[in-house]
Amino acid sequence: MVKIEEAIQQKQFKDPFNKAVVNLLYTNSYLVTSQNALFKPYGISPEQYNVLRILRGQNGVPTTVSSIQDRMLNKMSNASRLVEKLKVKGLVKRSECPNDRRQVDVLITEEGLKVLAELQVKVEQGNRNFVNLTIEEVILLNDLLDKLRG
Amino acid sequence: MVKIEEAIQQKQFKDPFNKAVVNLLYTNSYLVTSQNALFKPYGISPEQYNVLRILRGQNGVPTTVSSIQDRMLNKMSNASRLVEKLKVKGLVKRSECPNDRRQVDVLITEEGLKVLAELQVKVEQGNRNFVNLTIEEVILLNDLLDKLRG
DNA sequence: ATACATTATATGTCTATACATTCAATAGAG
DNA sequence: CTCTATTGAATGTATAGACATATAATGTAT
Repeated sequence: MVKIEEAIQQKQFKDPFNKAVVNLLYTNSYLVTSQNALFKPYGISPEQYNVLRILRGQNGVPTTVSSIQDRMLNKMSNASRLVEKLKVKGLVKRSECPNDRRQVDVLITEEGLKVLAELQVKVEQGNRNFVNLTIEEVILLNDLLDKLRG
Repeated sequence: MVKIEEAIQQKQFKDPFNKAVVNLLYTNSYLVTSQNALFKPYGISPEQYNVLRILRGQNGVPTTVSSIQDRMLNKMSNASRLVEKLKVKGLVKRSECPNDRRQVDVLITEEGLKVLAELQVKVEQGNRNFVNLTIEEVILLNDLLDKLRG
């Protein structure tokens, strides 16, 4: 086990709270790097994958761009541009919302569902491997993270 | 406490391991967004702050770009360009390394030390506030994260 | 000493985050 | 209905992450 102090060669931290922030940023980087290797062969980024998952969760009901935004892991990201990228790849369809012409209905395509299903198997297996904890530890970790954001 | 399921409106996860990965990515976004608000008034990004901290840790001994890279929170980042940004702001100095002219010695300036000291007070206080855990919980979290990366 | 491999850094390009601004459509007040 | 405010989406711009490639300096084999 490589402690955060060794990993980034920092001898000490102000307090365990500041250490935890650095540890979370560093662990995030570890996870993102690990996940990127999985996504690379598919030409889809983790963020685009996440948008596809959100759309599939709708079970065929179209979703607006702002609704996607609300459900993204990174609220500060840009759903509009991610949807555009996915549209170019033929994985989603975009159409003007009839009730409110400001809004845009986004729907995952058959091709999008196919790509998502294939990717999901790899990602879910990968994620299990990246997290080197017991089931008890990982449940505890989830509780701590939920509380942390308090 | 807002559980991750509510936060991103996802009803369930494949297993606690996959939930933990999503929870970590989401919590990272929460922390980065919180920190950005602190950094904004100083015109320095969290990544640039981190490079300044690494340089100060050298206590006046110059550091090469690759050594900075190794100690960054995000190993895939680009130390060369971050150093260039800091140089433009007058916070670091760059000079050719005499022993090996491929290398570049990087040194934090007086101005860099001053800005860093000022920022650090805010960041350390902020980090304590962002992490809504008891001291026992935060120590446990650090242990879990170190083990997770296994 | 020359040729070739390796190393340190810089640069190019694409994607995404962060955040401000624009623009069209709609809602609401009078 | 008209004027104004608000909303939803798109766009502009800067910074950074991801990764390939370029360039120069150094090391090494012959």
